[in-house]
Amino acid sequence: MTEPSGRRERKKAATRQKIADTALRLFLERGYDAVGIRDVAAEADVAVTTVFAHFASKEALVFERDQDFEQRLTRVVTDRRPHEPLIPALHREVQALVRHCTAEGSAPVRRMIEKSPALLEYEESMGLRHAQALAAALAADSHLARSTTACRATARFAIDAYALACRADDPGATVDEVFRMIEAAWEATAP
Amino acid sequence: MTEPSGRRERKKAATRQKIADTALRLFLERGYDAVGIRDVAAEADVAVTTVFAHFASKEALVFERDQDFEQRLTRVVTDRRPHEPLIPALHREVQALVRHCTAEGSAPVRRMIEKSPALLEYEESMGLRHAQALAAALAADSHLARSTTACRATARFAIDAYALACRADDPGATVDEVFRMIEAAWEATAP
DNA sequence: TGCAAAACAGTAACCGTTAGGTCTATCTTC
DNA sequence: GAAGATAGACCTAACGGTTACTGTTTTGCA
Repeated sequence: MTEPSGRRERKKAATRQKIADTALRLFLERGYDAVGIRDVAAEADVAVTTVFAHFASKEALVFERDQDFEQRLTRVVTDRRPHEPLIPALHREVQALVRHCTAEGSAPVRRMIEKSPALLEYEESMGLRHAQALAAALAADSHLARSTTACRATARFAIDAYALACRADDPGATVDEVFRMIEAAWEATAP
Repeated sequence: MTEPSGRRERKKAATRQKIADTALRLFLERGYDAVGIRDVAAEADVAVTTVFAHFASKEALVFERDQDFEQRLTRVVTDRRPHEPLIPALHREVQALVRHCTAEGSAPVRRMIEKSPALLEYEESMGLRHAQALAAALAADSHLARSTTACRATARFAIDAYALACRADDPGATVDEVFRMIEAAWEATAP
């Protein structure tokens, strides 16, 4: 007995996971719109208020795994070796993120997202938040020496690449093509 | 009497305008979140269902004037003289749209939008629809001869320029700077 | 052991939004 | 003009996501 006393956190995480798993299962079984929050709560055997204690909205239940998305993007910038060129590093990371979201097992989830306007909108608004975080990371990197506007634009362009690729026929080629454009755009802002 | 018989349309338009005006006034007076649809309907002396017969959502009440936004963007492409370069034309139009939305009288509305996450999200999702329309117009222009991906990316970049400029300290300069990047990105896709 | 805080439960309500059915002014056609 | 046909608006009731409020249980810590 007497585990190192993280019981609370473990139980909380377990509850959260149970809710997320139950929700995704029900959504895939019956369709996103056909499943209500009350259904999810009942099936996961928790109160409705508990669901919203863990997730800010119904849509957030679907994108539970993308918490670290933002962190991965900003770390590309902050953890980069000095003098390592920015755009190729960003290109690689976006490529990886796109592969992750168009992977084999993700297909049913993607199909569900693309059938629901609410989920598509939520995904894009997530992207915007990520773009803001990325823009802040770019602006904070003194090696880059670019204007705030250039940083913000580049961040949004990178998210555009991700969003376009996730919906494209050939995601990998789409990322490559858009990043050729981003590379040129970035070069055009050199001081 | 007996106007050329468009009474129905005139009355409908009048109702729509009355709702939009009342809503915007109440929103500005008391704050967007503090005013409910039922308040708007009561003050405009119409039924709640009538509000939703004219506007698809509460947020749409705020952006009533931006119906032609999309049309102006696509017309830049379709109504352009043959051989007139694309990017400068797009640049001019976005500059005009930004001026329109950061004009003197629009300041209180802009402040209200920027205080409400719901309105910001709605504005961005409007932008996405416009980007898709613009992308379609670009792809349809055989003079341009660019890939679908290049068209889609450029369309999103142009909307990014608009969105960034509306929130920037110096909107005009922001549009100019981002369009220098877009010009370079576009050139990089030349066949 | 006892206490404060955190997590969860239960209920009821708020608010945007929609479905259902009705009424009435306007348009069309004769 | 009169007789439908129809669009526009009304009202009521509800649905579904979300939150406030109020307890109750569990956990961590002194």
